[in-house]
Amino acid sequence: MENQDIKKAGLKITLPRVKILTLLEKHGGHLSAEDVYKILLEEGEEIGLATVYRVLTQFESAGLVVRQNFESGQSVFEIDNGTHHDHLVCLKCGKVEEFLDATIEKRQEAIARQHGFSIKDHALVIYGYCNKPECSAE
Amino acid sequence: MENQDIKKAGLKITLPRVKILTLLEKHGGHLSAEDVYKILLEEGEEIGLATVYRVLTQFESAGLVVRQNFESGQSVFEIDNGTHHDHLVCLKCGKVEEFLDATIEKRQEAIARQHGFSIKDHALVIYGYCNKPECSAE
DNA sequence: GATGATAATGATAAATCTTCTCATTATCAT
DNA sequence: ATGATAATGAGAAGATTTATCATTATCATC
Ligand SMILES: [Zn+2]
Ligand SMILES: [Zn+2]
Ligand SMILES: [Zn+2]
Ligand SMILES: [Zn+2]
Repeated sequence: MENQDIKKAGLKITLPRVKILTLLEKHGGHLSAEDVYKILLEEGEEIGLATVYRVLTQFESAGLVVRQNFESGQSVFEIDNGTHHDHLVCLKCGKVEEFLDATIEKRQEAIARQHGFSIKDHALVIYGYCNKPECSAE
Repeated sequence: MENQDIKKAGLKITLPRVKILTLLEKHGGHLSAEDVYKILLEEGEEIGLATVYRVLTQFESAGLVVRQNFESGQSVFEIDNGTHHDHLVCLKCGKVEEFLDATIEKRQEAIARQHGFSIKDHALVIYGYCNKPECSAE
């Protein structure tokens, strides 16, 4: 029940917040603020773009969603299900796939240690062309 | 000699291009377009911000520089010396360190293959706090 | 259920980063 | 030196995101 998640985050349960969180949960994908705004408008919801940006940032701070900065220029958001993962992005169709590699995760810790960094976060994005016919032909 | 690099890229040798490439070479760091613009102005050069953006993009296409998209929001550029590397970024002071880990590079190839992606590029950025006293205290 | 303190919303303006436009200027092959 | 062509730079415009603020909604308390 997403309403409890919103309340736990110290935020009041409002229609925009419930709508945005529900959309992210049911969609499952990696959506930009503009995506969320447009989808909600298409579904007949009345919502302001500023609210979408504001709420997504609040959800990020509250740990409900994770922000990803792909090289597209705009941030995309996904539900934070607690398990970190990294991304593969198709440069042609924009498809996003997720992966988690224990070896890479471990090596990063070691590298940070070697450089005297206390690691806080990381972002690994592999760009390429997916195996769809219209994409694989480079 | 950077003039030859510019010529090889099919670009005319102009003052702005030489100034920008020289600056990136002597500075060595990871500079945003705005950084480059400000530094050149401080050095007394007459240059337009649009030119800096234009030239950096051309240099990127020509393989003279590499663009990095850290989560700061603005792209930063560095000379492409031919050897790929990834980055550690201090969230406090902005210090950037570079690393290259053969294990991670190899694993990425395998992951892309598993997912049917033909890998074109990747970006790995580790965010944390460096070991400077004013940064290490989280 | 009504009240009111407080927080949230949404329209709009503004900030930020980047690209586009176009008249002027510079480059370079001849 | 000349001229075709490319490059520059000032400013407008585009794209994404954040700030402002009057209006509205939430929710603890009555
Ligand atoms: Zn694809
Ligand atoms: Zn994801
Ligand atoms: Zn630091
Ligand atoms: Zn670097």
